[in-house]
Amino acid sequence: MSTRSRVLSLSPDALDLVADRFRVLAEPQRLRILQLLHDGEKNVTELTDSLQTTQPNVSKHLRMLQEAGLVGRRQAGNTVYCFIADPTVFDLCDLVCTSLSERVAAHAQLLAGTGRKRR
Amino acid sequence: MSTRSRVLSLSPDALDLVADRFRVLAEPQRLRILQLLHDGEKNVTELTDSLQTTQPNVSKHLRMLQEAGLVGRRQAGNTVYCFIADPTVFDLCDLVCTSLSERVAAHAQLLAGTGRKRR
DNA sequence: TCACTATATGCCGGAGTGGTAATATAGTTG
DNA sequence: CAACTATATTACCACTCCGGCATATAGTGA
Repeated sequence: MSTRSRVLSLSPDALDLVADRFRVLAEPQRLRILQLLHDGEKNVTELTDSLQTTQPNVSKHLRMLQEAGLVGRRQAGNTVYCFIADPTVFDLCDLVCTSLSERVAAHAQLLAGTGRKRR
Repeated sequence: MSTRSRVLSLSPDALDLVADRFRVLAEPQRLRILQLLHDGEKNVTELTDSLQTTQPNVSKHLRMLQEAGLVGRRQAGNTVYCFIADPTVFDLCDLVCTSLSERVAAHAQLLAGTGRKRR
């Protein structure tokens, strides 16, 4: 049961959920937030300082990440600490990274003319 | 070099590329196309028949998938056959599927009350 | 209570995108 | 050449979403 992909049997409704998750990750700022949270939990102000944007913007991104179940929250007094709730997001990003870098490498091969042309 | 995620060291520009790839996958119709292509190459008309939409719509989705390097094309006479060019997309989808199903299972636990309440 | 801080929410303008219809292009066949 | 098929492109509308601003809410401390 390992070679056959799980996606193949998904209904259209289930595909919507998968697409939703991808959409949450389709934003550089949100990926930055996930990067920052990998080191450990951070509050909204710290995230706002790291990303160079406004605090409401960060709050909005965090909301989407939380609703997607990717990020959790812990409130201590006045400040809200956020943390990674689903570490598989890093696996996702790594897969994309390797895929992208291989793609770039293949292009470089073509440009350099070192690759054997197939057609 | 296996435990540390590759994403952590990505520059903002590189994150844009990662986000772009996620955005390509953030569309149910495109996921459907990838599903259909998993069985083997199909032409645009066949895809249009399977997805219940218009042919220009399919062409546009295919264009994005091709520009992202996820789908390739082979032209035979008048018809264009499309195929999976980057099988890692299925790994991506599978990761999301498992993550989502675990999330759903956790929610079911809470609703069923079988999980020990934490607060 | 008031002032202060931390975070969330609502509104708006601009950019991007999915869907569709109409049209254009390319290839095939006669 | 004309007629037909397969695919791509364009124009347009509706919708979503990101960003910033202003404001609201909540918690703290005096």
